[in-house]
Amino acid sequence: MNIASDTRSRIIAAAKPRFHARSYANVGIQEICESAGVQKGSFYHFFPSKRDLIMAVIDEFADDWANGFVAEAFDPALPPMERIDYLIDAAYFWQKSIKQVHGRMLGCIFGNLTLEVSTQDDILRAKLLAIFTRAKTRFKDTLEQAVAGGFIAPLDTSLTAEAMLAYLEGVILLAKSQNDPELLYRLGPAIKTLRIEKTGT
Amino acid sequence: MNIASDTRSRIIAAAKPRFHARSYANVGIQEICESAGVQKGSFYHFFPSKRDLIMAVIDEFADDWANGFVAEAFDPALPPMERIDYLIDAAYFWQKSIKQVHGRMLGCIFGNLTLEVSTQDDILRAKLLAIFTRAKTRFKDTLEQAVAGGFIAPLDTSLTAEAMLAYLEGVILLAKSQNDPELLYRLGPAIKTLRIEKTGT
DNA sequence: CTTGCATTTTACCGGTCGGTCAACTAGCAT
DNA sequence: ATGCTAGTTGACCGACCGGTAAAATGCAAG
Repeated sequence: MNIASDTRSRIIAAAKPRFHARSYANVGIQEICESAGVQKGSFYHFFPSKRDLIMAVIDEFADDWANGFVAEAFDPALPPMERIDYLIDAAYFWQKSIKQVHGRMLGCIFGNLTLEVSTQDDILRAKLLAIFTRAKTRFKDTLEQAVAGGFIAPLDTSLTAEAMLAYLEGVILLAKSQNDPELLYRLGPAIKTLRIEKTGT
Repeated sequence: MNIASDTRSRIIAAAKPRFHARSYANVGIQEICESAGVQKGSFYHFFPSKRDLIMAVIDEFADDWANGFVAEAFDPALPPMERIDYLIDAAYFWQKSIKQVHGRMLGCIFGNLTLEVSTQDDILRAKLLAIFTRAKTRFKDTLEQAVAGGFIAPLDTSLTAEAMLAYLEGVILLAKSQNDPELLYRLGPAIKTLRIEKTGT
């Protein structure tokens, strides 16, 4: 309740880069505590379990993402389809800068965690799903405005938005397998070629 | 050297579904040994390390995949673009049947492992990368034949093949986050809308 | 029958895992 | 001053981790 419970945020700050760079199972509480200069008992004062920590970490990443270049990319002032270009660009530069600092492409922590834990923990899966759903909505809104403004031919905005999100995650996955963010640069722009037509009567 | 070293294959058979359903870090040697009815010392007679086991498991999955419906899908007798439809269909039905049996969408083990280990183990990453590269080549060959046969307009077959592979992995990832293979059915066919134009003179 | 090798068994290693507990400290309100 | 509470400490839990070593088997070739 004092200056923002320093300990708690130091724990999260120590956990974030580790979970991003490795995996949920491979990062232990002990290591996090040591790096944060916190005792284990103190850790469990703030987080009932490891799962609660990763939840908090996911939330922080989601906030970073939403308030960072995603907010810029989905700027209503930009023509709709340019926002998508902007987002791809931003993802590319982000991964590239991480690689420069860290030596490796770390990819998307939401994708990473999804494939690792979603068969083992439905609560975590639900949390990650909610984040993807929000991201999809961003795409969908953008597509709707693009259609309304006559920038693109009408299509199923909901499904196409989902397809675009899937494509982005897939490109990041493949880039990670090559440890090379440049793949994002080469494949990214093709996201705009994805189209799912409206079905219906 | 006798009847195909029963023990070794029983270990792999026990390991496969576990690594597919959970994660590399979350499945222990001990559990695999118990399930295979093998002593730990015996395990280490056949596999120098856990990493060697996962390598063998990856190889077996790759074989299953290559000799299973992928071989059917990329049947040269089919019109090129239909092969891609066929592949998506096959992936859909496969994930669906797994979910019926197992209760969960397990996704693609190559994608799962890539996101989990590729920042931590370059040898595993290289192995997984090789599998993706082979898959990409299948797409590329198919696209080349589609272009040659006039089924589609010319494009950059190499990049488009990579984009298609990325899209497939991304759709599987998103489907796993929803624990719902139906997403593959809805989004899969849009893979054919992906296009990356040839650059250059 | 014996040698030699592949295989298997069993016990064991140090280390780490996520998590618990009781004692203690500090600050604040009554 | 007292009591309450949030926070902290450090020792501890049983279970499991990946991996090792040595002795005991089974079996086949000489």
